[in-house]
Amino acid sequence: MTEKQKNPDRSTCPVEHTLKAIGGRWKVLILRELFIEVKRFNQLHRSLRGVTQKMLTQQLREMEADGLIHREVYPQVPPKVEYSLTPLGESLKPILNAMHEWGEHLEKNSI
Amino acid sequence: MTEKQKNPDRSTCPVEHTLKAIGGRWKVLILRELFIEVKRFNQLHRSLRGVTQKMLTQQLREMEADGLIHREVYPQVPPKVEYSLTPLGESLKPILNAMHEWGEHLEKNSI
DNA sequence: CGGTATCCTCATGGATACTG
DNA sequence: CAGTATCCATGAGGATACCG
Repeated sequence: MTEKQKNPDRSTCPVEHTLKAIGGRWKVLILRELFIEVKRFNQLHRSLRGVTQKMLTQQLREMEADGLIHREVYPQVPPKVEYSLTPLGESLKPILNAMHEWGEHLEKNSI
Repeated sequence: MTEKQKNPDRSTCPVEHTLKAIGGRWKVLILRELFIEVKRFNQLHRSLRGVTQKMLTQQLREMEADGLIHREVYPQVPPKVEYSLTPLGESLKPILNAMHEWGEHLEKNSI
């Protein structure tokens, strides 16, 4: 996972790994954007209103380290960086979809 | 959801609701215990090594408020309280299973 | 354009003690 | 047995400014 593991027993259940991988404040939103299409940094920045550059960079780096997304740098001026999903990232799609459905169905009944 | 919503735009995506509902430090572990069988407070406390009473109570209350679990109090001395899954809680099972699989398959390849 | 570098806040979660 | 009540550490996340 991204980093530290202070508690040795923190790695109890695989579900928790998954949760860590997508649990960041912006990660599912980033994934949603990248499910649609490959996007550049500023495209993401504009789509995810409210995110700061620092947070966007941070979450992108963590997801890259976890193997969810691919970062393609085009060596040109001005810089161009494209973010896309790896197969592992793509493989989250059904799970995210299921969570989406569950969340919607939650809104209707309670809240 | 459990409570406050400082950011009005925090409720952007249903996936985030789902994440909030199961994202607590102990929630998926509690769910895992209750998938097995109905359990009493101290049973949960013993199963989830490391959790404090305060945290266990807190997470249980939030999950109850979100309609995931049912709290049955038997009016007797000493007290007896049983926690079980609601249908809504049960409906998380396929999602949690999918997250479990994904997490395992993650461990094998990376980390 | 696509980032770093600092600094700071505050909610999440934990330790400990007490109770009906 | 099944909780409250306090107090406290920490780190995730945010505001702001600057850079190659």
